[in-house]
Amino acid sequence: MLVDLDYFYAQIEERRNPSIRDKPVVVCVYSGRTEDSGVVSTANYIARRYGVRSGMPIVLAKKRLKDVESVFLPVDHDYYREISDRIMMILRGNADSFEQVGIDEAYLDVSQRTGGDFEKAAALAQLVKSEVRVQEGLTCSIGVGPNKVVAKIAADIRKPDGLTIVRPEEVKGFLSKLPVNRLIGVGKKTAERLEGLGVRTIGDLAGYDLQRLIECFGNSLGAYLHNASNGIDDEPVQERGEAESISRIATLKEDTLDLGVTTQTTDRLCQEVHERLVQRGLSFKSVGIVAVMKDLSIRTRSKTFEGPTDDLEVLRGTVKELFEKFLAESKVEARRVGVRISGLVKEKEAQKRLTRFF
DNA sequence: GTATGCTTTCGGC
DNA sequence: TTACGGCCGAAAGCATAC
Repeated sequence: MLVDLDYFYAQIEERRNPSIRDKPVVVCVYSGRTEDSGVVSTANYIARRYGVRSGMPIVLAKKRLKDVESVFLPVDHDYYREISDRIMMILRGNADSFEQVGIDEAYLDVSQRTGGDFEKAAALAQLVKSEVRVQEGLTCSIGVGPNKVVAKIAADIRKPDGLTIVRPEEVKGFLSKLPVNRLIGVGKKTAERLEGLGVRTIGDLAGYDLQRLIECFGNSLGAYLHNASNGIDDEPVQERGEAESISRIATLKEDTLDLGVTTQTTDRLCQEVHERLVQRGLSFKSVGIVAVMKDLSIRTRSKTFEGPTDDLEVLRGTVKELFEKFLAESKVEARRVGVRISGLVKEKEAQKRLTRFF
């Protein structure tokens, strides 16, 4: 089953201050550039009725809500993380195996403890919803199905506070009428390309020739589209380890092509990334930079070392070098700049021995 | 031909 | 009319090694 916590950030804010429950609540990421620059992270369902959506500029959300008393709040990520961690413990306790996806979603494999009986699984889903509601005062929506793809789509059918069960014999009928964009991995771009092939629903996709799909979308996505649309998915529910990369990005006060200006910001970002690296006792092998340009296009550059290091000055220096090269050849100004490290390894001791040797 | 590793882009939340 | 975050993993595309 897939458990999805409803409009998570905004619901937490409603719980923290119940007096806002009957108003539109919009949780925002303020970029700090101007008073209201930034985007909507999550909105409650009242705000959604006015057309407010995740990823929408805050200014636009305010426009949609100009005639109604509403509440705009900044994200409080550490607080949401605490609550998420507690809820994930509850969920984990109800699963044979468990896989958290993001801060507000998790897959629970319950086939062992239910013996594959969907009636038992439905009862377990009700129990999970009630535990989350009683212990944390929050609602969630759950989808139950024979695999992850079906469970995920099922969870989206009825929300908030929904529960949708799709038994194996119901899968085909359940999927066939839904639009292709309900499948994970099918965003705007893939949906448009499919539309061009005359494929609008998952049923259309299920009946489409596999070889043609592979020609159009490559081996991986082609095979996935074919299998998923037919309700076939063997992906195991698997515990996810720690993140494989650490990154920070920030919006500049003004768009620029000046290395001195970007370095002021990236030096700080390097320090924060490095702090998280040290906390986890790791070293990194690759350094990447990302720039979001004035026109919102995204550019990245990266460099990989021969061996791992945990040196902040190496990180700062590499980031500066990468930006120096990048900015020199760039025509548009940068709006946001970021730093990412990857190739993370637990190799502090081995590395120290090596550097001493040379 | 196949495996592996690196750089960049895409897209989910 | 425009407006615009901050993460993360997956995979495409390419080069090189075997």
